[in-house]
Amino acid sequence: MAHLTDSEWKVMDALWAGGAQTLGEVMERLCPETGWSRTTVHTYLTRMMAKGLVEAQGRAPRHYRALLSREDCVANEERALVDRAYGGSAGRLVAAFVRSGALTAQERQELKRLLDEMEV
Amino acid sequence: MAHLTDSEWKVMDALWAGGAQTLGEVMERLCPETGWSRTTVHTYLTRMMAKGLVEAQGRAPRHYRALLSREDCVANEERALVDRAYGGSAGRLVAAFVRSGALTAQERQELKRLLDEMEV
DNA sequence: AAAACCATTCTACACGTGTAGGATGATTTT
DNA sequence: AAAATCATCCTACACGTGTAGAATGGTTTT
Repeated sequence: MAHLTDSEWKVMDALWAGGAQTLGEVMERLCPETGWSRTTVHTYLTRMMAKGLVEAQGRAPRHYRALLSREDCVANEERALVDRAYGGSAGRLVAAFVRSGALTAQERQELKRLLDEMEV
Repeated sequence: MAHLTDSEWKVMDALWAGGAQTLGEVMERLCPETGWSRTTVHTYLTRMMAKGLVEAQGRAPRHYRALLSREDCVANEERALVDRAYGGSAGRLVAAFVRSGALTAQERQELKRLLDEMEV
């Protein structure tokens, strides 16, 4: 699976947030944030259909929906990052994050608890 | 800072691996893996100079070097991922990785130890 | 059914990226 | 210094992406 562009993420986010939707509904979610014109949104949807990211159903006002789950797309990005930056080791990525101080004390507490649970 | 493309990552990796290098040296690191022609590598270096990613020093056979550290580039990707997928919370990303089972039991052990040390 | 509105299609254009050939300039080797 | 080699520059082209106008087709409302 190839990377999504920033714009494609925005479109997918709108689709994930609302399930199968018409163009107008997608626009309601998307355009306040992006300011894109109707045709721009439509162009993205069309191109993303050609890539197998999106599908349209029905005839008249078609309903567009995402063909990939958010989880899959996120996992894909994660894999790319882990491969690129941590030689494929998720453990190293996690350790780097924790060491970097990006977690609050509370998050570290919760993480410890989570790890304790998992030892069972 | 904008995202690096896959190709740009490969070039940067070669530069990070060898410090300031001539085109030939960059090619030695890069081309066995990529199969790129000399001009292709040169084009990347030139375009990356225009973007402020790379700098060339000296006159005759110039020496190219990365202007961004690997750490900065990795941090940039990490931030993008955390923002996109975890609402900006690194804690959530880490928790998701741990829960997903992407870490070995040993890595989880080490992580716990790391967290213990950090509580001090 | 006319008007108004929404959706879809077609077309377009500038800029970025992947990829490299040919020409020319610099350096090293014989 | 000629030859061989390496480096740099210029040019090129196809495809992707960001962005959207104009035209046309469908649906709803009056």
